Amino acid sequence: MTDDFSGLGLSSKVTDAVAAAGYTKPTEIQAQAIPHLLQKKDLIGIAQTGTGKTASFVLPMLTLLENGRARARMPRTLILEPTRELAAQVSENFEKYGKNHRLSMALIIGGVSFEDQNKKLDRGVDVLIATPGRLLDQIERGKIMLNGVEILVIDEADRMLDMGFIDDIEKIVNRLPPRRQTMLFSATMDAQIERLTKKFLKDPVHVQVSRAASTADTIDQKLVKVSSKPDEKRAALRARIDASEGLTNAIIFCNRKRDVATLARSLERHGYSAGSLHGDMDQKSRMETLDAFKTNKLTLLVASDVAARGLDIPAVSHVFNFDVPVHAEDYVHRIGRTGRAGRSGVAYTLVAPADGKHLDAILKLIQKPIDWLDDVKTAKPAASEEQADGAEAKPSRGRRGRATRPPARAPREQNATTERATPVEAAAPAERPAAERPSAAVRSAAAEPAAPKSNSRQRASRKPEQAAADSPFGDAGPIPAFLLRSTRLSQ
DNA sequence: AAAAAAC
Repeated sequence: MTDDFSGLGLSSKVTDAVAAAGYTKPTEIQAQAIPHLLQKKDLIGIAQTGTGKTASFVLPMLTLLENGRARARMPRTLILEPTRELAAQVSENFEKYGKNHRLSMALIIGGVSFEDQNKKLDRGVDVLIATPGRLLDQIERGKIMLNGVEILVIDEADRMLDMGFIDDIEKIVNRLPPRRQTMLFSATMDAQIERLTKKFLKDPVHVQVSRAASTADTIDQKLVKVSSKPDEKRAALRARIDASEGLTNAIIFCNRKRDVATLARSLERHGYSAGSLHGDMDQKSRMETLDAFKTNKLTLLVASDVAARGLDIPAVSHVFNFDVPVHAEDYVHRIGRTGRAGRSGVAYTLVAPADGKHLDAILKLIQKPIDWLDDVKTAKPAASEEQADGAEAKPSRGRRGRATRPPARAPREQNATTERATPVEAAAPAERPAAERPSAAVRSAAAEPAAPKSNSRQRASRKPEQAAADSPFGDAGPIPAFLLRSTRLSQ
């Protein structure tokens, strides 16, 4: 294995762009996969988010694409993604690492107008990144012919199967020439994926970098007992948020889309900086919310499982499962949004009495116990600096200038009582100060180091250093201003 | 028992 990019066989245009992006060392999957891919071998990559998976195919593709030219409506390469956000993310990678190339690219996803997509397709594209539905639509309209595709990437294959895309994928792949290079990536490997690879790949190289269904040791996982009553559950969540040390930003997962909207609104009413993300929202709002979250204009992202996998959101400090996921694998993917790239992260899961069965399935899957927060011995987040207990017992007031609500609870030990904390909202949740309070936020972060409370509304305190220090390259990278521009994708 | 993806 090489330990820098120069030994992998990538072209200088690519290695220059990689260097310009600030990366020097390939990740494990990159080091393993890239040499094979440059040899035009088929490849199965078993890797989870955060391993640099995306760059492991983008970089060699860029090198391979340097020979040849695109013809109208006949893309040279095709990348299939399960969600629109993932597709957009991959296109960002092509922009970043392809900046020394003159390659054209089109993003073919639903929810955006056909017009720009069509213009680009007519001119011919080297790289086509698509979600299955819109791609098939465009194929049927005669806008795309796939018989010139040299390279096919099926990304997040397990999720594609989960989402019932298998028929669509088959229809699409059947339109590709048999002589091509195919790569398939999946977080897990099971019989179904195996069957898929037999069907679509020829003599593939296997590359695996992390065990499936494992949870990173860098994630501090905790269970929190809660009532099943919605308002009490929401109060318990707020108490958890307030009690979380070092919370810079967090994703809060709900099982249902309508709960996403409800919870986000509730949090906002209580003065938190929260936005929502789920598949029923129009594409523009989805992209705007995601961008606001990535650029730290939004601290809390309430989301459905659309955000559970693959999404490139660097350095989420906390994940909250407002609901226990019904499918155990979703738990692994959700909490995998934190503790990435060797950093520490915290994942809280709120567990109502009826959730026992699903919880058992999760414990069985991840093969290790998760502590309950009640347990005094383990209740303190291990990920943050061990403070003396005295510091922790400090009252939480004063963390912001003009508080919109009273302290969440009495200044006693913060375990056991919190999840039962009945709503304390003091009847004035609606008085939202019009403007933000960045100064207060900064103050709370900088001048009150002893206060255990993190400020959920803080925004200004973190930024460049996070973006840079994160991401060993690959799935996590500097922030894209790009998602807002849904149409202008080729360079 | 949920979400995602085409118009």
